[in-house]
Amino acid sequence: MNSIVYDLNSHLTYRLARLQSQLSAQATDILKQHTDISLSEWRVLTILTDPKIRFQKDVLKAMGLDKGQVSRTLKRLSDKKLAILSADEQDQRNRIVALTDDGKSLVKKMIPIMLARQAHLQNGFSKTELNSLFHFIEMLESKTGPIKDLEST
Amino acid sequence: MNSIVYDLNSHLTYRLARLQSQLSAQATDILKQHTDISLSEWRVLTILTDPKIRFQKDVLKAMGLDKGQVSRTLKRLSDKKLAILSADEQDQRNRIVALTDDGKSLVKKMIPIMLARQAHLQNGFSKTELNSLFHFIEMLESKTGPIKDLEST
DNA sequence: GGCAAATAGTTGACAAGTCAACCATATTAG
DNA sequence: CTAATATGGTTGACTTGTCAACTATTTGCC
Repeated sequence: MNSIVYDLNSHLTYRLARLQSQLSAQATDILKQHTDISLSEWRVLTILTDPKIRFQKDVLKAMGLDKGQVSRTLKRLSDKKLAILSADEQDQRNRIVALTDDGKSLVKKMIPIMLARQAHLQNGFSKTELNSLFHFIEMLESKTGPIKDLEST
Repeated sequence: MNSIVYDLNSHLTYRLARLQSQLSAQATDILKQHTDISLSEWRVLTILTDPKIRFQKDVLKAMGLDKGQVSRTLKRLSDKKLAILSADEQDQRNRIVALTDDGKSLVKKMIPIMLARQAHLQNGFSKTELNSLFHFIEMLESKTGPIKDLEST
């Protein structure tokens, strides 16, 4: 009796957390082998390839990251001459963000590598399975808000 | 031309990362509403309910966390009187870890809440779907090691 | 027995993520 | 016009995560 064993391994959120930390370590390693940018820097760089992204606020919305995190990441990218930040004459609050040529060529160089990794990870999954996996992720994401009535057990 | 748009949203790893950060924020919120422990403290507490876990090293193996992180988390739990650390006379290197009564009752109090959350998240998934989701997670986890031949594109 | 290697844990340094206060500029409502 | 509000961004403080160096035991080998 008194056996309050709580099996973490059968918990979806715990398993996802563990998976995620392994995946991000893997991505970080790959980036380190080829460049000197971090994973979050890489993600911002790739966002910047989208022509719809013109201002810093667009990066923010597209990625759902923290304001401050975006601000500092862009600053680092700018220090590394991979991105350039400039003022918007129309609205002085906005900062225009863009890849430099260096930034573009780094992205171009890394894309095949990162795509190969995605392919490696998805290898063994059928098209249908992948679709349902994405579907699961969406379902879960839709439930990540605050929860009411948790204690009405 | 020159359109190197790289759609992050279709990337499994990016989607998982985003999902994960939302899930862990949700868990942290729930814990904060009821206790003053962090998510990693909660995870260690639950691990300690397993009678097979006797030493600090067992926690380490069971969770795949960083050594230092485990060491500090246990120290915090011990400061909060939720866990107790003691010496192993047989092998002085080992630290015996166990829940205190306070720790046990905290876990007992929180388990229904955390289980209700898992249920909330899994709501809408059939048994079969859940199984395949766990299967996907396992498949992916088996591919999180170093990758050879990434550049042979 | 004594020395190298392995194991368990601690600690410090540093990177990344989170939160909130703050500043500057624009918008809007009276 | 101007005062309140909203928006975009920066910064500092704090927490969490990651890595590596280090100490203390124990084990295994000669």
